[in-house]
Amino acid sequence: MSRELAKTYDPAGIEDRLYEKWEKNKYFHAEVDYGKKPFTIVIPPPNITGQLHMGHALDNTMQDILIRFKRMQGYNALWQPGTDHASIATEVKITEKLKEEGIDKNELGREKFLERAWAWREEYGGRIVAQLKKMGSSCDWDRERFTMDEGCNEAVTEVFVKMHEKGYIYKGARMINWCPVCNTSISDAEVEYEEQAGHLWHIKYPVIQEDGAPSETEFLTFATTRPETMLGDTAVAIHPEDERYAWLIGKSVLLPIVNRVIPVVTDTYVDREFGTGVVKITPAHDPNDFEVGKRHNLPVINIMNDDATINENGGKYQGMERYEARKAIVEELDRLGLLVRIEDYSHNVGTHDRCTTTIEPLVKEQWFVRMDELIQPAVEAVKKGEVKLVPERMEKIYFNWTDNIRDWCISRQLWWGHRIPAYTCDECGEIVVARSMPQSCPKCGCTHFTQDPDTLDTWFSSALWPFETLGWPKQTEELKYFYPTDVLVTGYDIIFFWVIRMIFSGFEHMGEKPFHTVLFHGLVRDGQGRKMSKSLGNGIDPLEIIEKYGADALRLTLITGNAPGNDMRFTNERVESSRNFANKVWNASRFIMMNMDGAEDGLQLLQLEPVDKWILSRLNTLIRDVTDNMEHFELGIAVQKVYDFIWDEFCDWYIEMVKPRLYAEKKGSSAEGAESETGEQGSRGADHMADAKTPEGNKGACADQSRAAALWTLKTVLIDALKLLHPYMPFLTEEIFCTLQSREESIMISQWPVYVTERCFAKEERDIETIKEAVRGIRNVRNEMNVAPGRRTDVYVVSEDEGVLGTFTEGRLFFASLARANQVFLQSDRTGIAQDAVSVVIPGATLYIPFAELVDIAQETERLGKEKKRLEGELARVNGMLSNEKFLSKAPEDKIAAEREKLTKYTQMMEQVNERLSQLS
RNA sequence: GGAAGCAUAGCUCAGCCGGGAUGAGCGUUCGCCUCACACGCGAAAGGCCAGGGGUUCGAGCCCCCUUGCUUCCACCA
Repeated sequence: MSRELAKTYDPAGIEDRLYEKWEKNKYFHAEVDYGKKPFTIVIPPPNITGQLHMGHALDNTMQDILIRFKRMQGYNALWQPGTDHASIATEVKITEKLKEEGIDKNELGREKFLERAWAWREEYGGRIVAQLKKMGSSCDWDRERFTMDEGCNEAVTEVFVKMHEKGYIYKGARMINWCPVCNTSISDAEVEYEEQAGHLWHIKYPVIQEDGAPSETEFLTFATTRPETMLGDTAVAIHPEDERYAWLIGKSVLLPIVNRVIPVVTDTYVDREFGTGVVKITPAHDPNDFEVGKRHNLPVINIMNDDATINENGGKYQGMERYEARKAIVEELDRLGLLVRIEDYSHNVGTHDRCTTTIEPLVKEQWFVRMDELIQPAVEAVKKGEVKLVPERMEKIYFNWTDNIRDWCISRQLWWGHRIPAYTCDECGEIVVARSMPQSCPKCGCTHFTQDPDTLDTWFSSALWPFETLGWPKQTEELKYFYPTDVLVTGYDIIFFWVIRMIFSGFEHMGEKPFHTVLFHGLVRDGQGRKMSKSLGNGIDPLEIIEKYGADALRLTLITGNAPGNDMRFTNERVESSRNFANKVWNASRFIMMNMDGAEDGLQLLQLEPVDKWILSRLNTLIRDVTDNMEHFELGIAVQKVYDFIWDEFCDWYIEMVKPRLYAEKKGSSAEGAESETGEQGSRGADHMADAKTPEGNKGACADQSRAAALWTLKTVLIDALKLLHPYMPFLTEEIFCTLQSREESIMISQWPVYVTERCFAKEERDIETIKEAVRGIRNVRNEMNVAPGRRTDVYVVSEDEGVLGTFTEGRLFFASLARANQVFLQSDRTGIAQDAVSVVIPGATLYIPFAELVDIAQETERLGKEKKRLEGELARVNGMLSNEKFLSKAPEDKIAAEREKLTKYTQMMEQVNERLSQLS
């Protein structure tokens, strides 16, 4: 009938084949189609130098889940993929590789270097894409983009020119962060502060006397963490209201070594409490000093070269590396008797996030984006909820940044990236910003220009990603149809780099938000909660995990037990349990397929038995809950519910419950035997109801029909459960889905299950729950009494409630099987039950299990005593609530009704227990 | 110096609108190779939901304080 499935699920043999099939059939591809609603996600483009790590794995799993979910719901789902040129990261790697080959980047020259970079991109750019495919990512690869492809280049130029025209982009000399190793400026966001142990050097400068000579007795003492910058000092500052130093106002001091006379200025920036209350001012090498310098018109003396060696302004220290110079200068000051003391001091030092080099604040001419106005729509959008951040707390981080926004330094002294479209007139030096090289200078008419050698910050192009990938600046159909996109999935670590910049760019260039929701995830940490890092060597390679356990197991592991924005720990044990779940699904499906024979097709809902309705009803609820959770981005909760349903309710209960019905047919017409055995023997007891409901004749046909109903239900539930699981575990579910139905049509384009009221069966849910409780009670007792699993016993169900007896009559077949019962007797009193039978009390009925050997009455009394105590507790709680007038007057009605129902139930059970106890005494 | 997050079973974590913690996986104990699965089945043990106040008929959940851990932001030389 259907293809055979192997005994154990082997993902390695399946995943690649299915992915090829999906790609070949263009299931990932989305075309503009106004008949369907679009759902769009743009991928956070991975670096071309990158290798898939756990962060990518998590990020892309989440996106794939959402895309697959929406696709199945009937949306025109587009997952727009692409890669990032990652200017500085790539340039650093290539430079390193060149170095290995003994080639100096600068000797090679810009053009040759770029050739190498493109070759690198050719070689490695596809690697990360191949790895994403391994994860099962259903990206529309036909639309793959690259941040430096022709279209993106055009977009970048367009944006630069337009923003320059509007005055948002300007060139100016500002204090910027300089990386002396990468030899480029970097933005504030790229600076990582790190606590470093350092020193606080207390130094004194001689005060200039009235006669213009430096005093030998009067000094001004201050503390600094960077003594070498004194070479560029142009003032010393005190607080205007600091009485200790009032006498110095208007005076000057002598800057030793360089022998420059510098003024004492007053500025409220000075903290009187810190150190001596005096600050040396170096406008060229400290952002605060730069501001002080501006306020007091102080000269800016740059003392450093780009590689952080001292330049010609450092006199005899010229050419010395910055830390060597520090040492030498401190020594000289000491010799001059100007070093007061050295104190240990730990402070925050800015480092470059790429290379960890200590950055050097420098004043340099750079290109900037003015942020104050630009950011406003992005602030408003989040405030108004037009763009939602999930989880909400990310908004605080977001606003913290926007509230303290500073202009964005976008020029980089790098080669790999988008070259700035600014051209300097070779004659008059006029700078022209244009889409292409200007024909003639608007000022002098000269025709020779030199393009600005700098490139743009990588994030300048990434900021345009949601619309440039859809064709902008061309007004494409894609842009009209898919923009704004829907959800952006990313880590909270790039909220400043990327998320905010995309949002303001969307408003500025498209006049609309780029997406309505940002779904954040946390960091994937190692088993001990440490960040995975190359230096620690604790990184876990997703590809190795895929190889060993399968992509589905990896995906499930990354999603379960995790809430949005929270960090998670990754351990192999967790992957193993995911893998085990995959195997469980696999085997349940295998079991169902082994039994299918086609008779189950075309069945009517009304031919189902209560237990079939029970599982359908449970499934129906599951469909509703899971869909709801997924719509609210509660992916971990959703999949946990699917997991529990499949393993617990479907496999451990339902499949076990229907086994007798399936096996009945296997024995051919003698199946009757199995059924009638229980039936007939049961009727020897007080089993009037079972007789009434089981027609004596036509038993074979009845069994066949029952079997078909069970199979139909198994198949129906399995298919829907597979669909709910598919976004999380695409490969496994696809393989089973196709095999099960002997067809190639993919589950990924099947319809997402929908909640229907026709499949709510409240009564059946309650009834089956009663039987489950009975089974659990019996298993418990048997375990406690060490009854061998193979040993069958009689079971008596005693109840005065005909409804309860009816439930057991209908479920007799599977109840007998699950309770390991020889015969099941249903009756309204204790007639014929041995005095020393073991009893189990469930709501509405007492079960008796007679054993051949004598049961220890004392032990049995004790066991019932425990049950009594438990019930007493429950009753105390319920009674407490129900006797509380305030509860009765203020609690919602259904809550009160529920508690009343519990009271009835527990009271009844208590009576049963007491009755049994009295029988034993 | 600001701000956020976390603290629930031995471990790692869920717990969505405030309504009995029958929480999950792993681990532990006991019994089972029961004809889908030992990557399994059944049963069990294990929790004053960090501490202290408050709001409420009712708090793991809301408010305040305290403690411990983690992270982000910030120019204190």
